[in-house]
Amino acid sequence: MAEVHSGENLLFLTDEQLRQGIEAMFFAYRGFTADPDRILATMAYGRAHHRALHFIARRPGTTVNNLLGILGVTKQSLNRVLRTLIEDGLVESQQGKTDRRERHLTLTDKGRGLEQTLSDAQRARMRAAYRKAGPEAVAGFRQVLEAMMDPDMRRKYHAIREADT
Amino acid sequence: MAEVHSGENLLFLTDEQLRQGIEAMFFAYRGFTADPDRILATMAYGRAHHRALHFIARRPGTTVNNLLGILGVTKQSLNRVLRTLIEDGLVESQQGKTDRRERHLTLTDKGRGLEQTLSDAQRARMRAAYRKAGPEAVAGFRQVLEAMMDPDMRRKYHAIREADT
DNA sequence: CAAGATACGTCAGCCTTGTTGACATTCCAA
DNA sequence: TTGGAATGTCAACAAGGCTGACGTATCTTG
Repeated sequence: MAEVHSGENLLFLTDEQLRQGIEAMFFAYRGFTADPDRILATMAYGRAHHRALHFIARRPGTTVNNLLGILGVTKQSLNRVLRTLIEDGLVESQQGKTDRRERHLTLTDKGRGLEQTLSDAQRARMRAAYRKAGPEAVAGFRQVLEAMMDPDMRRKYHAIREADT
Repeated sequence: MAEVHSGENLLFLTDEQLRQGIEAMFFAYRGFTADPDRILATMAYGRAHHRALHFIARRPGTTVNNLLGILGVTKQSLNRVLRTLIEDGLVESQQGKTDRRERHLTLTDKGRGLEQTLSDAQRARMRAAYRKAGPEAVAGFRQVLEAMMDPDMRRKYHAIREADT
């Protein structure tokens, strides 16, 4: 890693390289969301519903406030999405036992079904990309993405796969 | 690269790894757009205006149709954005000389100014991330992103930095 | 116990940015 | 000369962000 500072290798930091990185993010993100979007378009849901389903699947029993922090939207915005998911029987909201102000969110079987369908599509593309690029590229990919996050989001990114608090 | 197929190394393709990649994309994209978004919020523009400015800056004289293909939105949607940019004197639209149906788009000095401001903010974050991760990670990052694109978008991603047709 | 803080839900209204559909104009090319 | 391509524009609508305000439980703390 010492050669990073040896002049010639700083070519990867030119404005042209950075612009290409920006464009790569733009085009890749389109591909990243394309498959779930196609599926969602056939029903009455959108990307916001997918995001909620994903993180509820990831952390069953998570609270509304927790989800709010992860998604980075207002409670009014999340509530609109959550309400339809609960009405449609995809998500269940249960009052907390220790703190009864909280609502714990879990997926129903139906909810798990849709989440699986969306997740399968998105993971398939991810898997193909990972396989094509190889494990070393994947490691680099993850490093750069993580460095690109706001510190707040980086904490949440790590927290999402830690044991329940 | 032969070790990719040797069993143990396929661990980077587990569902858990893929989910983490998905979440990394989600959180990183937020960081990616955060700085320009903050600037844009202080004026009457949004992310759509930024995208248009970026690609016009990148390819001065590009046609509306060309831009439409790159941005992947409807002409009505792009037109609304473009109209305000032209009215506000950030973008100039010139009738084509060989084909007078076409409109060639270029930035005015004022437009270049705003584009620079937005671009500087976004590149600064990109540069910090690149520097932190190092050149090898950056190469992997680019490889995975490219593999994630739709073939159509991949072509446009490459075409954007080729000589004028 | 009273008062304040917290978690959640909801109403109302606004903005950006995407969509369809319909239609007019201009002008190249067969 | 005529069909089709490129462009522009009007209207209507929807998703999904936002702010502000308010109400109601329910905890927590002085």
